[in-house]
Amino acid sequence: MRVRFPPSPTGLLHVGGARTALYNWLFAYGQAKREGKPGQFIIRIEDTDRARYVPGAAEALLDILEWFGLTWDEGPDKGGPYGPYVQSERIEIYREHAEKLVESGHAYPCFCSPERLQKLREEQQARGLPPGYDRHCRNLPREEAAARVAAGEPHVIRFAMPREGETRIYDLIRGEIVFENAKLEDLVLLKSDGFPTYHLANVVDDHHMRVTHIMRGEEWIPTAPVHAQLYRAFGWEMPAIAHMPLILAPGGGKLSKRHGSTALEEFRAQGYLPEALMNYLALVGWSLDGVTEIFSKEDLLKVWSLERVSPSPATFDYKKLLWFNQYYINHIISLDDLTSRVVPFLAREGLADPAAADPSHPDFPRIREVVALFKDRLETLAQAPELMSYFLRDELEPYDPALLVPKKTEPAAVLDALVATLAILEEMDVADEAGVEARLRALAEERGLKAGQLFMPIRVAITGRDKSPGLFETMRVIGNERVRSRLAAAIELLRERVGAGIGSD
RNA sequence: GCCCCCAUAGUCUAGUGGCCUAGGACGUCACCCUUUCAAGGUGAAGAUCGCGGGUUCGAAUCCCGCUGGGGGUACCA
Repeated sequence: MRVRFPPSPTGLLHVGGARTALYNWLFAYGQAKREGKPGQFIIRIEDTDRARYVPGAAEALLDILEWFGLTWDEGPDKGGPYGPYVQSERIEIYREHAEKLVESGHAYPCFCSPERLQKLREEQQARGLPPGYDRHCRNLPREEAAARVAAGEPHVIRFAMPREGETRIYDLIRGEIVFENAKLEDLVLLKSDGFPTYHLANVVDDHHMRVTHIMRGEEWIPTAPVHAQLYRAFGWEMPAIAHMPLILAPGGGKLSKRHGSTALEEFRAQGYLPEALMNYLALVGWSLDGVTEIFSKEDLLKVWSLERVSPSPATFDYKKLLWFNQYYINHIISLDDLTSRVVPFLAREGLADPAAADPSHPDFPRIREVVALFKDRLETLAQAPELMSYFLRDELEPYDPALLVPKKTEPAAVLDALVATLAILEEMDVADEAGVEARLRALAEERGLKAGQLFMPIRVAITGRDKSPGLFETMRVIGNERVRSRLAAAIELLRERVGAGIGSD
């Protein structure tokens, strides 16, 4: 079984496209192989729209697909027996095929100008008629049409759709869909610039590339009957076809920047793990049993099947994606792996050497120690620099001294307690977590403070924040020297406030 | 307007005629744990299975209509 993913290099890869690619990939490498059939996945670049072409987009598409975790047998970067896999390099093939259809009477040259078509549409709309080409040139005598083409008159090639009867499409996930031919249009097959439209190129390529199953987005359903008629006109067997449900934006309608990120590149930059994204995306429109939620790529290959893809559109849920990401960080990937993945994000903020992503790098163990404290606190990799900066820099960022004094606590009492804490820590090694904890709990008791009333000021003093990992592990990782100097600095800050008579509140 | 697709809680879904007093997950709320934040644990609220007709002894599950949502209607894919 051969499937394909044919992106158009007009921009970044969307989550919808990514899911379609994933499902095709799972069909070829999972389901097909389980059924004992060979499965191949091919990538084809559909760059037939010169106006929307974005240089570099094709390369970016392949790059992000690889990041996502997909692989392919044939494609523009690796060739294959049915190449080239870039449509702009196949124009000659499309032209020949269009000519064949003209000869067999299945297509015809159309000389209508864009202006005439525009006017036609406006008139139809004004009169409340369905807009569409009026098949003006379909009735031109063949000799006249041929002569005008020979004379070099600008034209397109249109498909001559049957005017009567109906076309039935058997969609693998929706069943039979019936279209009345009379309601379908004579679509353009070859544009006046000589490039094919999607309809021609797609059909010709799928046939010549031996594609057996077409799995594409639901937005293509309306053109499926035209494609079916094209296969018939060529005398080819049409591949099996399935239309994947659309992924909608939270408010309804198409997913767009307005709602948040939509491109895989954005999720990558925000520190989403490809594994988490794949797991989430697999579950938008597909489920195994309604209960199992965590699927590795290998799991999906074992259990995913087209039959269980839902026909109904789904809303993209950013919160659930975030949950998956956090779950993978917290519970699925190893500490070493997480450390390696976090380093590039730290490096971007100057908090680590980019080379430290390698476990053999001398900085790796130190960074891993910090990352360990955040393994169940990180939602995305991109949060790492902000969360971990006070471990990785010697200097603390300036903080509000008011944070040092918890509610319902006297600033003077806090000051005394911190002075005592510093005295204690000058005698102890923070590596002795349990010992430090026992000693400081005793101190709190001596001073008549609740543990939190002592621990929070210490936390703020050594981190500059009122949120951090456990206090004693935090001290251990920050180290004796920095803990002491930060405590001393906090004491100075507090002295100023107490001296100025500023109370807590 | 016309054509087409879809329809179980805010969201993703399980369910294919009786096992459903509709299951799971995200989110929300509460409690437990607790030095903060997380993670973890326990529990709760939340669905007249879009509405109305049928079919059937029996329907979330089958049929029809309606409504709602979505897609298409380009020399874009």
